[in-house]
Amino acid sequence: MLISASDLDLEATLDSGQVFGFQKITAGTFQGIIAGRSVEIAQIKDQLWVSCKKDIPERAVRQFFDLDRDLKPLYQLLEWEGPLEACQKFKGLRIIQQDPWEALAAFIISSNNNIKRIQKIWKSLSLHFSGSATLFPRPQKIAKGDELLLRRLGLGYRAPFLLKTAKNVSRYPARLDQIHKADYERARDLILRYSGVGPKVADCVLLFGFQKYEAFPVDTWITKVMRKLYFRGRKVSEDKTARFARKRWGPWAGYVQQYLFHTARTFKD
DNA sequence: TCCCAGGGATGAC
DNA sequence: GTCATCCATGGG
Repeated sequence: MLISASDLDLEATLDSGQVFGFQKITAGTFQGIIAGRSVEIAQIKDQLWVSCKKDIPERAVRQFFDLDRDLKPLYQLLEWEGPLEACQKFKGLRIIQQDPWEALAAFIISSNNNIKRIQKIWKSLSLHFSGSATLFPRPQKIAKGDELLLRRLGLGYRAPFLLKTAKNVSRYPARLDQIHKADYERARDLILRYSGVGPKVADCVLLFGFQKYEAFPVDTWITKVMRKLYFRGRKVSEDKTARFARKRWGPWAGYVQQYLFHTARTFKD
C-alpha cells in the first residue's frame, strides 16, 4: 500500500525515542506494529510504502504518524525563534499516536534509563509474553507475571512499578478512557497515580499516548538544552522549565520538546 | 573507577 | 512544598 505523506521524516520520527518497538530491517525500512498489525514500512519521497499481511486501513497509518496535522505553525515557530533554529533540520519529525497502555509501560521502563536499553527491555518483554520481538504484551499478560520474572527480563528496580501498573490497568481499563477525555491538567493528575509515573513520565505518556500536546516532558537532555538556549546557562527546576514551555508554546509545546530533544541528542560538535 | 541514561519512591525537614 | 538518597543495568 502507498500512502501520500508529505512533510514526514520517517527515520527521525521512528528514531527519536518516542516509540521503542520499531526495528530497522534495512536502511530506511522498519518493522513494527501499527493498530495491532505487524507492518513493514518505508518512505519513498512523499509517499509511505506499507506492507502488511492483514489488511490495514490507511486511516490507521495516517493517525499513527499524525499525518493530517498541518505543521506550518510549528515551522513558523522554528523560523521565528532564534534558539530553535537548529531544529529546522528535522522538519517532518512527527509525534506518533501510540497505544496508551504501550506508552504508559514504555515510559515507566524509560526512567533513569537509556534508549538502547529501553528498546532491549521492550523486546525481551515482547518476546517473553507475546512471542514476537515487536508485539508488546497487553497489561493482563504482564499482570500475571511476578517481580522476579520482570527483573530477569531486564527491568531492574522498575519491575514492581510496571507490575503494579499492569495490574491496575487491567483491573480498571476505563481509567485510560477517562484520561483520554480529560483536559491536560486533569489527565496529568490521573496518570500520576500510576506506580512508576512521576512528572516527566506523565508528560511523555500524555504526549505520546493521549495526544495532550501541551505536555512538555523535561528529561536530562531537555534540562540541559533549555538551560543553554533559554535560561542563559542558569539552572532551572524541571517543573519551572515545563511551565515556562507550556506558557510559551501552548498547544505546540510537545512538538517543540520533541524537536529540541532530537536535536540535542543527535547534535555532533 | 566514576558518570550518565527520556526519573520515581520514599522519607526528612 | 523542596531536597537527599537509593534504586538495576550497561556503555563510555
